[in-house]
Amino acid sequence: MKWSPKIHPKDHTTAALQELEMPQWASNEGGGSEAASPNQMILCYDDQASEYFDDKAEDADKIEQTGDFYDSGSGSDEQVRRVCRPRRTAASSSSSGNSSSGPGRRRRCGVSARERNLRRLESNERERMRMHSLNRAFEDLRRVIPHVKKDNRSLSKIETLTLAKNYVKALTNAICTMRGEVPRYQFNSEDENVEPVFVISRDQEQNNNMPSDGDTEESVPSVCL
DNA sequence: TAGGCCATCTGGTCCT
DNA sequence: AGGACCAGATGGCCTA
Repeated sequence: MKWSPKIHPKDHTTAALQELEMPQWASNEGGGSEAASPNQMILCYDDQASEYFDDKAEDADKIEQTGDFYDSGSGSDEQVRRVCRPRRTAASSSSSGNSSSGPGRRRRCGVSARERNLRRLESNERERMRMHSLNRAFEDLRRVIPHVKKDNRSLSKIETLTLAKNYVKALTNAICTMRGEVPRYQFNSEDENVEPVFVISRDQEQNNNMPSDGDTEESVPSVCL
């Protein structure tokens, strides 16, 4: 696969969590995401991130005052700076009328900067897991959509979705035709310039990335973008 | 080097 | 209250 998993410079959460002094409540309630995490690979990531978070812990008072997570410039390394880059400002104009902390972002009462930091790291972890599961779903979808690989690379996400949509349409039309009905869908230029093309050749079908491990899929017509 | 695609971080919003 | 979901921002990698 083209976009193989890689050690992302920002993927520092696990190491940072290890560096952080874990509160009791976190180890008891945090629950779910310990083992078999894809982030195990980041354990070998350099320790700049942990240095950063140690700095953050020391700068807890500063964070408390600003309410921000961002680096205040203490990091001298580019990777450190990337971790704590400034964020968009549009959020401040968001229409969350029930903000409990006035014109800034919401602030929990009685929650220390360290605890907020930890919650953010846990939230990042959950978001990563969510995106990983989403990517697994994309991968499953790619496997069940017969297609001809372009340049020996896998389908992008948008290609996968577009192809899936057209495949469903094409199969629906095929069913309609078999029933002697009028095909339900038309593929025209307005339909994102994509038209499904049935691949008749058996050889071509074998070029598709169809599952080869005895899956239940029968030979099905292929569609192209 | 520009553009496409991606992973990740982040804060807001919604839902349970 | 906390987790899920979402979208914006950002930087890395790859290719034309």
